[in-house]
Formats: sequence, structure tokens, C-alpha cells
Amino acid sequence: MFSKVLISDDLGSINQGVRTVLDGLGITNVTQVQYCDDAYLKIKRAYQNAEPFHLLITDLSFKSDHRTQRYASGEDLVKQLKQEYPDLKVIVYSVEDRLQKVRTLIQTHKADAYVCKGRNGLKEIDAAINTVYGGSIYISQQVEHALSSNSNLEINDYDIELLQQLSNGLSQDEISNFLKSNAIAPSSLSSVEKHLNKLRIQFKANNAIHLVAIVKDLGLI
Amino acid sequence: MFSKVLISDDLGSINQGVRTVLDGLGITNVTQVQYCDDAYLKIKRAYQNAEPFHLLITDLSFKSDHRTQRYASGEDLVKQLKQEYPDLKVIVYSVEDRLQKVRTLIQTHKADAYVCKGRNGLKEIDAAINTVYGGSIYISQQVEHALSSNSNLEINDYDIELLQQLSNGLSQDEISNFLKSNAIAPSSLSSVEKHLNKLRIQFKANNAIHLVAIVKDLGLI
DNA sequence: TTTGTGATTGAGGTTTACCGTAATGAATAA
DNA sequence: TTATTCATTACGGTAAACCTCAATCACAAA
Repeated sequence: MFSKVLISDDLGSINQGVRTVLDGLGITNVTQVQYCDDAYLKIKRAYQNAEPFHLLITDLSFKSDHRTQRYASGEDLVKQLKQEYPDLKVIVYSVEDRLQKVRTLIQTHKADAYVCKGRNGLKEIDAAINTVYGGSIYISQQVEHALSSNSNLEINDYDIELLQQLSNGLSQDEISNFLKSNAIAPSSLSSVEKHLNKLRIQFKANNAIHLVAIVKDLGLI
Repeated sequence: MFSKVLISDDLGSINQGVRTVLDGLGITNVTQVQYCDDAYLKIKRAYQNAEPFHLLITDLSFKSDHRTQRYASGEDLVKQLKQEYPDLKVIVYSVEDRLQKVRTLIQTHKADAYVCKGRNGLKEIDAAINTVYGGSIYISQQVEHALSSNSNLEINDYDIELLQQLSNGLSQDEISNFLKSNAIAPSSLSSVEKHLNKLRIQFKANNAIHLVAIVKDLGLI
């Protein structure tokens, strides 16, 4: 079983609950932090001292306060850590249940588990730790279909960029100019229209307003 | 000090943290539930048995699962309880930091405290309990300006309805017809235009799309 | 009553979004 | 090379959004 674990969550009370689970698994070398930057520094230092952490359990959203942070979210933290220390196992523990988030964390950033905070959150943390220790991926039941291939949304970064700019108040013409000045192709007004039209159909939106409302609810932007 | 307290929060680990604070205050008669309906029933029953709870500490958002609930959110619960039992003190303990939410809870539903979950959440819970026991209102620093009069947004239900329908994909013409068929005045296309224009200026939005994106981020809809 | 104020409604013209169609360009296979 | 395919771009027409001005209505103060 893991012997050295770091918990990162800005709410102290949740840390406490996870720690109880770790106790039950006989893991006593547990450190907890309330800021992403602290998590990064502790992991880096432990690695340099040849006493690396084996497992990180982290939240995704951290309240910002007076302390300016290099890593503002758990996602940034996971992304960086998994690049630097691929051997470090990472369990994401979040209330966020957007499929897109799960997909990105697991597939792109290579997190080892995604556990949704909920009534059974601590039980799932227990299961996740065991699964991840066995070298497998663990994903909470309520979001496990995030990785099934049929839920393939085929939304790429270009589409996200369009939606982002649209929600920022740019007209389609302005978006076209924005793309041109940023050397992003395709950039013509016609292409912007066409892509947004495709997205409207895909999300069954009546118009651009509806589209932005839908993708915002989905957490895509 | 309060002697009988109910904690309502779907995440068991948070309950545990709050319970620790209550212990520190010498409050030992503490009950905790993970569903709003359970909270309501326990308070009702305790009242009928002439052993009422003095304080409720509740979250706002509860994950829905297989159990169908009469009160889906902490807001519904608070609204109902404060109508039935005005003497019951209520502390809201939520990650939600939208000013509109705070305003509604305190001013409309008459909650006694609003504490934001965060790094200092448990310390604030401690302070809130003492303040509420003294008969005053407690509000977390980060949202205390929610009640200051200058942050008067002057957004009414009619405006919310417009924004809601707009985000549902209705055109302004369709919204006008919707208002007519629901006997909501004013209902003319011109009035819909004018009100939405006012909202655009108020929220510094470039267009209707931008407006919906902004109010969605603010949590107004 | 009259007057004034503000909200509502109506009508106009301009801009943007929306939608179909067609031309252009790039890449691939015959 | 010539076709074929697909994405990009361009263009034109209709609908909706956007904006201004003026008329109407409701209501309260004088």
C-alpha cells in the first residue's frame, strides 16, 4: 500500500475526512496542504530529498485569497505534476461532475482516479486508493460514462475558442478579425458562421444565445 | 449557548468538521443528517415532542440521488423552516458566494447567518454561532457587502424571467408572445427590447449573448 | 381638473445573425 | 494527369437584433 500521501484541499474539514480513510488503510505518513502551490513545493522537495510522495489526493477548485498562486486550480497542479513526476499517482476528489472535466483530467493530464465528492465520497476514496495502488484507473460511477467512446462530442479547441469569444461579447465579425490577428485558421466570417452553425445543431440550440447558455451549463467554457 | 443543534450537509466529512467546532463550544447534543427532508422531519418531530432544536447549520446544494426529496436545496429547506418555526436559528454554510444568494437567504428567507466554506470556514462557524446566539446576524467578510445598499442591483423577477427565457433560446419576439400568453405585463416586443437593453447597459454587455454569459456567471439564472 | 412624469407601445431604419448556394483551394485516389 | 472529396471562402437574401424617435397610457402631484 502507499506509505506517503499528500492531501490538497482548501477546506480543512474535508482533509480531515480523507485522513480518516487513510488511517483505516494503515497509512500514517500523511501531509495536508490548503494551497496548490504548497502541494507542488512539498512534492518537489520530497522528490529532491529522495523521499517522494507516492500519492496525491487533490481537489479541483480552490478559493482564491490574498496569497497569489502559481497554480490556481487543481487541474493546473495535476497537469504540471504529471509531466514532471509521471510515477506520482494522483486521485482527483471534486464536487465537479462535468464529463468534459473528467475526460480532460484522465485522458489528457493522466490522473489516476476521479472521485466525486458526495454522500459516499469517502467510501469511494477508499476504493479509489486500492484501485490506483493496483495500477488501474478509478472513476466514480456517476461519471464513469465520461470515457465511453459513444459519448464522443467531437468538440475541439477551435470550437471552444469560438464559444469562448462568443460568450465574451464579440460579434461573429469581430471573432473573425480576432482569429486573423491571432493567426488562427480558419478565420473568415463565413467559416465562423459555419462552425457555430455546426455547434448549434450539435447542441440542439435555437440560436447563439441558447448555444452559449447550454455550453456554459455543460461547463465547456 | 445553544444546547441542541442539527447539522445538515450531504458530505459527511464536513459534518465532522462542524461537529468538532460544536464540541469546542461545549455543545454535545448534536444530530447530523445528509438530506434536507431528513432535516425537516427531525426538526418537526423534535418540536412536536417539545424538545425543539435551537440551531440548524445547513449547506445549500445537495447532490440528488435515488431518494426523491421534497426539499431539493438548502434554500427550500430554510424558507419552509423559517416560516413554520421563526424561533429556530439558521446558519447557512455554503461554498456559494453569489451576493444574490446571500441577499435572498438573509433578507427574504430570514436566515441568521451566512458563512462561506473556505480555508477559515470552521473559524467563521465558531464566530457565527456566537453572534447568532447573541441575537445578531453573521455574514462572512467576503460577502458582507451583499447587504450594503449601494450594491443595489435593482434586478427584479421580471428581469430574471426575461433572462431566463432568453437563455432558453427564445427570440425576443417569442418572449413577447410568451409574456402575453402568461399574462405578464409589459409584454410588447418593444418593452422586451427596452428591458433587455437596460440590462445590457447595467451589466456592461456588448450584446444579448454576452449578457446571458455574464448573468450565468453571476448565478442570477 | 390639469400637469407632469415615467412606463409602455409602436414604427422607422441600420446592423448583425442566419441560411443557402456557389466558387476556390488543398489533398488524395484513379 | 484528371477526378473526387472536403474544408474554406465568398456572396446574397431573409430574419432577427439593435437603436432612435414619437405616441400613448397610467398615475400622482399641483
